[in-house]
Amino acid sequence: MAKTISEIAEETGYSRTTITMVLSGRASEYRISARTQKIIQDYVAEHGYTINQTARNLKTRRSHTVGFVAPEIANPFFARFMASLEACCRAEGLVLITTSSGEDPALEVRALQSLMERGVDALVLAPCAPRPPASARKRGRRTPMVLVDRHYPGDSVEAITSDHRENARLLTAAVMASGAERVVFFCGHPDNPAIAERIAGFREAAGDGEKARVLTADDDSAAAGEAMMQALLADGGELPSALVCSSLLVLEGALQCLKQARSAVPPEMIIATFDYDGFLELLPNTVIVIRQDEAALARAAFSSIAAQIGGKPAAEGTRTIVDAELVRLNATA
Amino acid sequence: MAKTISEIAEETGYSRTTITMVLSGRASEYRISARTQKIIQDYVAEHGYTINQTARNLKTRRSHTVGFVAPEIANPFFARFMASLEACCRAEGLVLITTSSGEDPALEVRALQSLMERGVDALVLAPCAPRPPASARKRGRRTPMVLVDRHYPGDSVEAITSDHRENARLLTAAVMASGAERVVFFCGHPDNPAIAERIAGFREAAGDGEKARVLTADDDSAAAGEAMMQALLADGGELPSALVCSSLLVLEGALQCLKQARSAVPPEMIIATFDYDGFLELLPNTVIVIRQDEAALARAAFSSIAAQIGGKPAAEGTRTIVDAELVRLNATA
DNA sequence: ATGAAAGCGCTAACAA
DNA sequence: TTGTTAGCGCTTTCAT
Repeated sequence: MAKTISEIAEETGYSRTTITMVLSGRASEYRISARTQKIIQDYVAEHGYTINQTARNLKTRRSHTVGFVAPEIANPFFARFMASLEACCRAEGLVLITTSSGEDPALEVRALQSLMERGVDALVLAPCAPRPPASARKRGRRTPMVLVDRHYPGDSVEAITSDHRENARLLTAAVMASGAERVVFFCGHPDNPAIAERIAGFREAAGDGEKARVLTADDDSAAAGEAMMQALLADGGELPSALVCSSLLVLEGALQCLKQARSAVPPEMIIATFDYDGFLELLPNTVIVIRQDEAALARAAFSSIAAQIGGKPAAEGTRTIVDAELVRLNATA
Repeated sequence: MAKTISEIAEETGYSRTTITMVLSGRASEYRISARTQKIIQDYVAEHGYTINQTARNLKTRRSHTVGFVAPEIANPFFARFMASLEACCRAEGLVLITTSSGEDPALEVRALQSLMERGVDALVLAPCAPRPPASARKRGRRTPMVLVDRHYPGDSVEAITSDHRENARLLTAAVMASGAERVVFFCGHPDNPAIAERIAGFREAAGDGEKARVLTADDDSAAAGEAMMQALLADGGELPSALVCSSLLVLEGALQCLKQARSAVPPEMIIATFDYDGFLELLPNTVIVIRQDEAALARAAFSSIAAQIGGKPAAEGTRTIVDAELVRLNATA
């Protein structure tokens, strides 16, 4: 921690104020003489100085810090989102503090609590459970906050999400337009509102007859994908002509299971999923993907909290939709 | 922020000390009467209290915070490492603050600086450039630190890494044992010491004759993989019997390029790479992978900083090796 | 069993 | 042009 302002003041013979002013770059504003500035600069160049942000934060009640609580940072979607959000923050001199809840509501609460105790200027949350109504939360200056990706009905905080329902509808429609007759949708974690919306969208496009089945699992993982595929295979009968998955993890598990059971993924099966992975391009199958725009989501989330930090009253219950892209790989194959 | 300790003291009629004691769970230790405790507990239950960690940190000179600077958090290896490290931290009541440098040395310096200003108790760094020698850094109580994944020669800080050279040797040997005759190694970013070591290991196993070529690119990206594949194809001649890549991104780019050029990745080509991705299992090719143990790396890094925080003098220049796993996919295919 | 008081390092209004 | 001063909210030693 090198020297403190007091020490520098002591040792150069100037007052703390003077030192503060030149170190914070407001020397001219306070008309510190060039000579004084130089003396102080030189002293610092020699002895070093790292500001103690803790003390500064305590005094100014700003931490120049934004908290982000992700359900699972190992999920590439959130990793990319985090990278974009961090870039937004850095551009404004803010530091992003990322934490993950592991999809555990109790951990989510603890993470939020911990970030607030540390005085973050704003919070970005991808919730894994509905939050208690505002009235139940303790009063006091509430920290600016924005929800991303997921939105539980009734939450009054602004949410930035993709239109999961519409995207699922488009994806499913594209699958059917490619000639699929029997379509199966594998869903991890249907309690998650994003997933629930995807199911709704799937139903809109595919109907709910015999030829459009939805299988669900308790969580969003490769194991869940495997389990659903096993259930499907156990049913006997022929494979569907298209497989739609709610996430890359589920897809991965499902395809691995299929490969084990049938020695290969049938190349004529249409594969559809949310989120992009480069290796999908290598499959011989037609692959259709909804690719969310993590950078745009991050920008939207950031501009919301920036506005709130700037004093703009939070837009209660607003929901902002960010467009996603429908990508078709191997369309020519 | 609800109430402060002073306010609670004021409004309940007790002193700040008493409030502190019961709120920090040391009531019995200080023999606060049960009645007093109850009164205070009730008051807090009704009005709420969130401790101001900023003030606490300032006083105690501990932030219960660990900083992690990753080169690129969107890289799944670092994302998984971060998730594991966070779990270690949480178990000890520490909060992990993750930041990324984007492989930019200037950003790395800024990130470290910013974390130190914020008073993190320790730093975990995956460096993207050699750091200035300790003597050049400003004196003062140095923050406990550990390097991960990469280690620039001459750095005196403890490093936790895989044995990149040996792993590359094993990987290459496994490839050759599978019958590959002509082997090509695509490398992103050879300035990175981890990559340089991998090249050395490759050479050990494959020699440096005509049949063992190394191509390099300036960065670690899919674009780099594509460029190297294009260069290889432009050379004419037949494809190598095995392709080794320094990272998943490079592999992805290389294979996509190959697919474009030859309509498909030749299924008899052996593919080898570092780091695992579930979709690799779906390729018809024999795929051999070095799978690093992110959780073990995280545990080792954490135990090092925990020891340093606990006052153990840093083990100068120590290098700790964490075993990786050689995985062969589709060996039967 | 409880309280008083000093002070962590910094900022900023006000004085000089 | 520079200095004085009063805290920010908390912990902790020492009194009572």
